[in-house]
Amino acid sequence: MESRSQRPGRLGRPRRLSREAILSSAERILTEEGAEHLSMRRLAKEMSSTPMALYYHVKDKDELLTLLLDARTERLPRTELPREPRERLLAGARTLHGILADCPWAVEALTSEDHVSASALRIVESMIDAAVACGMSHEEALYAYRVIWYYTIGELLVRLNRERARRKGEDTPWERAMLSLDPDAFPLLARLRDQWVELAAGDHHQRGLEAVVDGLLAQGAVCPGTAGHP
Amino acid sequence: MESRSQRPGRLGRPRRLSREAILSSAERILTEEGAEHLSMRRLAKEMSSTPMALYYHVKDKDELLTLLLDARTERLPRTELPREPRERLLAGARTLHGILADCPWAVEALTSEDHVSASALRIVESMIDAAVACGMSHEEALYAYRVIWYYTIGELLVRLNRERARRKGEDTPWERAMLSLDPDAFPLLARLRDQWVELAAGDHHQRGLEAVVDGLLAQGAVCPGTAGHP
DNA sequence: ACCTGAACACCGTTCAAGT
DNA sequence: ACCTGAACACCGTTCAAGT
Repeated sequence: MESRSQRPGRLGRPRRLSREAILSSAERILTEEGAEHLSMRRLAKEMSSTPMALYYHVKDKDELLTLLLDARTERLPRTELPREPRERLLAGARTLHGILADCPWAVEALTSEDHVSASALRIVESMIDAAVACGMSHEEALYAYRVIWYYTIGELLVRLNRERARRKGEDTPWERAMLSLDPDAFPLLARLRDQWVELAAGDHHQRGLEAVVDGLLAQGAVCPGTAGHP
Repeated sequence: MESRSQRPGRLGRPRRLSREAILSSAERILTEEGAEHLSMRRLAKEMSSTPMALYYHVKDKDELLTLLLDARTERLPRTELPREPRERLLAGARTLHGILADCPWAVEALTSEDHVSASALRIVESMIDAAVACGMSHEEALYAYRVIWYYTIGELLVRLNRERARRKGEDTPWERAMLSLDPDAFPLLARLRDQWVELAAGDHHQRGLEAVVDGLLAQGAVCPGTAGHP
């Protein structure tokens, strides 16, 4: 609604592009067409500009992705953390997972170039804090965070691929493999084919997360939720 | 050692390329330069041929990658499976992880195009079988496999990125973020920085795997290693 | 200050033609 | 049967120039 681009004023011609405009166009491409379609050239065309115009506003594609991820994370509703440490640990993991599940392109960015935003660090800090509150040593808490992160990013990756395949109207290769199974070579898998497909379609992140967290807590041989901070 | 390429015989000129030759050249690029350098054009240059010559021997790049992954998996030493079901589950997960850790480019292939080879299915079958032998229902066993897979692929992905960064002589973005932490905003992380870096350098796959598996077993509320097959 | 055009060094793949 | 050349439709990015 700013009229700056309508009434140029005296400081040169109106800017046609801006960081904000670029970011929101990029976000549109990401959500509507998927990360594999976001390119500098495509983005420029979208804004009826040239690829190189973008480089005036943004260092390179990497910076663009970082900015996009940061923007998403910053927009997060700040929910209150549960008091019980195990719950707090779970909550952190859920939040992390939620942000990324909601913008799957970020998973690619996170795993290929691995941008880190301050907002993400906030969550990590709180998870490690919760792990310590569960009675873990510092080393154990850091390690526990990593295990949870592996699980999280793995789940997201598989989820992302499933969605990509869906968008293309294909089955995922696993599904294809399951469908053409030799029942002699793989009796169990052949028998469980339908259950497999059903399970693959559902969302079991939460359930698995609890298994992972409880496994970690049990490994530390601590009774979850007993200790406060040192 | 076949002299076919030396003595053409009567059936046209000697073939300069072959599937095998292509595969082994590709493998060389993958291991020496990393997956990001394997392209049809690069591969052709490597073999002093043209990109299109490759397409005579191989349908497309996707097929090439599938062939490469299959070859690796087939070459696996067939180890004997432990009798104890929990150990068998762990062994399957370790094997899966081992194959992929040993050829990190496959992780990308698995997560982007997700090729499935029969050898991989063999391992999956044996893991689900082991889970059932642990006393899980079929549904629980399938779900357990998935959780383990998420953990595995997540760990591999992070590992892959670390190695890529190392190859480029860079720090990973997480390391960079940890180094420039604001100790007021993130007191715990700032304090644990050195431990973090140390932990990140180590290999904790095994330890985490046990936590994950035991968490899953506990969730099923079964005493691991009690039941045989139904 | 903001943007353009041409260029560089890449991709995977198709198609018609050569030997 | 096996391979080549030219072409198509893409990438990200640099650099010098335009207004």
